[in-house]
Formats: sequence, structure tokens, C-alpha cells
Amino acid sequence: MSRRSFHRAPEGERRQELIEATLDCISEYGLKGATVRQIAVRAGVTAGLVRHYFDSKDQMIAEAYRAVIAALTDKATHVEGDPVTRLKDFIAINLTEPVADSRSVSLWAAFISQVRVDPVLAAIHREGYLAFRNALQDLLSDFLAFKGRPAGPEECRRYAIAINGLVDGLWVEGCLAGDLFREGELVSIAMASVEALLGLPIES
Amino acid sequence: MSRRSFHRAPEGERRQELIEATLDCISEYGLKGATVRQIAVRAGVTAGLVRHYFDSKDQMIAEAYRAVIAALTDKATHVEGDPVTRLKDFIAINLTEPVADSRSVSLWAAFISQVRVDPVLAAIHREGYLAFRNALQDLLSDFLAFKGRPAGPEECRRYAIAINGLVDGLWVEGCLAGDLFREGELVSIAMASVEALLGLPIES
DNA sequence: GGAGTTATTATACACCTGGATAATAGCGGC
DNA sequence: GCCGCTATTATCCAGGTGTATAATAACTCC
Repeated sequence: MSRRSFHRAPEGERRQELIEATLDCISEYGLKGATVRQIAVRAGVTAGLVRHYFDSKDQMIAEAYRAVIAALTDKATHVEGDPVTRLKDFIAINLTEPVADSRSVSLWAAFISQVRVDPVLAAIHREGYLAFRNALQDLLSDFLAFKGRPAGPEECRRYAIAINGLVDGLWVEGCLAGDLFREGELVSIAMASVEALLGLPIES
Repeated sequence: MSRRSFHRAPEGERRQELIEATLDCISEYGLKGATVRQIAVRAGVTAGLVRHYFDSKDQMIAEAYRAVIAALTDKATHVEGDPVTRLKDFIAINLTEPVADSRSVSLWAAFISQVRVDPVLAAIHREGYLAFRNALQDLLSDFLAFKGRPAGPEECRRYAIAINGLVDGLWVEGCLAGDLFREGELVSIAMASVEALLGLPIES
């Protein structure tokens, strides 16, 4: 019985593959289904290799969580253009694929459920949440100024908390039960809701 | 070595204890930390007893999920009084203890993360979500009529989706990072936001 | 108070878990 | 082409997993 042949991957690449395989396993089998062996199978390597790239399974899980947060926040916080476009894009991006899909919410929930258990994950969560909300707060500040109704930090903070809650809530609903809504319905509801919350039309 | 003495509990009571112990373990150690043995220790019995009350661990988990949903929805959907009071209470109840606490959100997230994996849990989730949203939709319908601005089912549905999203989103934020908000701040933001969304003052 | 019922304990089993270790295959430098 | 380095594989380990089974303690009924 001869030994399996294999490919020596460049350092960063294999790490990335392992993290991606971890996320695949978590979303498909849940956190407890994401075993070292299952992850290795998914990545097309043997289980022992995991420990060559990560100090422990827990460390790999933490890095996977960072990857999830980055995927959820990067697209939404890097909107560009004038404030109106940016606000519109922010809402639309968060409520359409690829941000809004069942895989994302499964991953998000799996990690959220561990925030109470694992202080490392709790820290990663808080950092991501605040970055996201602060980006939204800045965006709202720009938007209100652009519309000729500038608002102070405290007012923008309250708007950001509310709109962040609204968008997060709709995101979860849409991800978990997308078939209960018509195409584009959640985006439409979100746009109308944000207009009502701010008391301003988004367009023009 | 003699056998442990024990107490024969009435049927329903022990089932309830086991489910409660299951939820304790999930919230404290996560889904994968909620092992049959750990749950038994928490309930003060031996592991074998679990299988005397439930066909399998999975079945017990499913029943535990039903209990969680009941705890989250019962209080909020059983508000009483005139429509104004009911809407105010609905918002306040969902954003203050005991509904809004870190244990609740940990449990909720743990199960949500399994919805994609386990069709049984998915069915339980959908049922609970729709019951909750429909209760809110009825409440909004009553509220709008009471305020002299009656709205049809489609309009109420859109309001219910938005307000449900808002409240859920704020609930998650508050549970996960309650220390980032001042006392009563989330309730206050939610009240103001609902008024803006409906375009009506809640009071008077 | 003795018999019957069953909730509960105790123990065993096959399998899976994350991690440690040693052998080896692929690849870069010379 | 060969050498050295290390990424990768293959095995092993102690402990934990859900579940099955048999013995027994607690309670009910008569």
C-alpha cells in the first residue's frame, strides 16, 4: 500500500483553503459537524495537516470567524460615490446575494451562539459590529449633510442603531425564509423604512 | 459500592427539567457542549434517563427549541389592553429582560444555525416566525384602525415585516452588547422608530 | 405489607473527537 | 542529479460521544 501523492501548496493559499473548508462544514453540518477530519476531507487533505497550519482547532475557528465578518462587512462598508448612492447601495448590498444567503446567516448564527462561551469570539464580534455600525453612522452623517439637514453625532448614532437593527433583522428574515418574500421585496421595504426613519426621500 | 438513591419524579416534571437543563447547557457551552452526559449532570440525573424520556437526543433538542420559541413569543404575543398599550408593550417586552438577555440570544442563535442542517428545526422555526409576525400584523392593523387610519392587509404586512425586522435586530444587538447602550435606550429608539415608520405618534 | 410496575442507575459498546508522532513525498537550491 | 527542508501523510492515543441493555430502587395498588 503506497502513500497518497499530494501537492505542496504555497503557505497562504492552503490556509485560505482550510478556512474556506471550515466555513463550508459549519454551514452544512453546524459547528459540531465541523470536525477536523470533515474539514480536511472538504479541503482535500488529511486531518493532520490542520495542526501544521493552526495551533489548535479553536484558533482555526477564530480565524474562520474573522473571515466571515470580513465577508459580511467589506462589501457593505466599501460603498462609493455620492451619499445617496452609497446609502442605497449599503441597503441593497446587505439584502441581496451574496451577503444575504442562507449560508451566511448559518455561519453568522453559529458564531453568535458561541459569543457567550468564547471570549475570543466575543472580542471579534464586538469589533466587527462596531466597525459596521460606525461605518453606517458616518454614511448617515454624510447623507443628512448632503440633503441639507446636517445632524450631530448623537442623532446620527441613534439613526445608525435603528437602521443597523432594521437591516440586520431583515437580513436574517430574508436569509432564513427567502421564499416568504417576493423578489426585491425586502430591499423595497428597507428603502421605504429608511426614508420614513430619516424623514427624507433617498432619491433626488 | 451501593447504588445511588433517587427520586421518582412525575412524568411531565422530569421532561421539563431535562429540557431546561438542555437549554442551560446550550447557552453555557454551546450546542456541541450540550452532551447527553452534561445535560444529565445539570438535571441531577444519570445519562441513561434521557433516553427514557426521549426517543433520541435529536428529539430532545427539537423539543428544547420549541420551548425557546415559546418563551420568546408567548410574552410578546399575549399583550393585552387597547391597541396603543399593546403596541407599546410589544416593543418594550421584546427589548427588556427576560426576553432580551444574552442567554436567550445564545439559544436562538444556536438553533438558527441548525435550521439549514435539520429540516425538523427548520419547520419549527418557520412556524414560530410566522406566528410572531402575524401577531404583530394583527396588532398593527388594530393600532392603525384605532388611530383612525385603517390599513389593508398588504400594507399591514409590509409594516409588520419592517417592524419585526427592526425589533429583532435591536433585540440581537442589545442581547449581545447591552453595555454599549444606555438604560432604556433601545426601547426608546425602537418606540421613536416605529412612530416614524408608521408616521403616527404612539401615545394619545 | 407484599407484588407488580417502571423510573432510574450502572455498565458496556462501537464509533468519533482533537491532538501527538514518525515516516515520506514534493520541491527549491546548488 | 542530488541534498536538505518541510509540507503532507499515516498511525496511534486517551478521552468523549450517543445509544443499548440489565439490574435495582421507588412508588402504587390491593
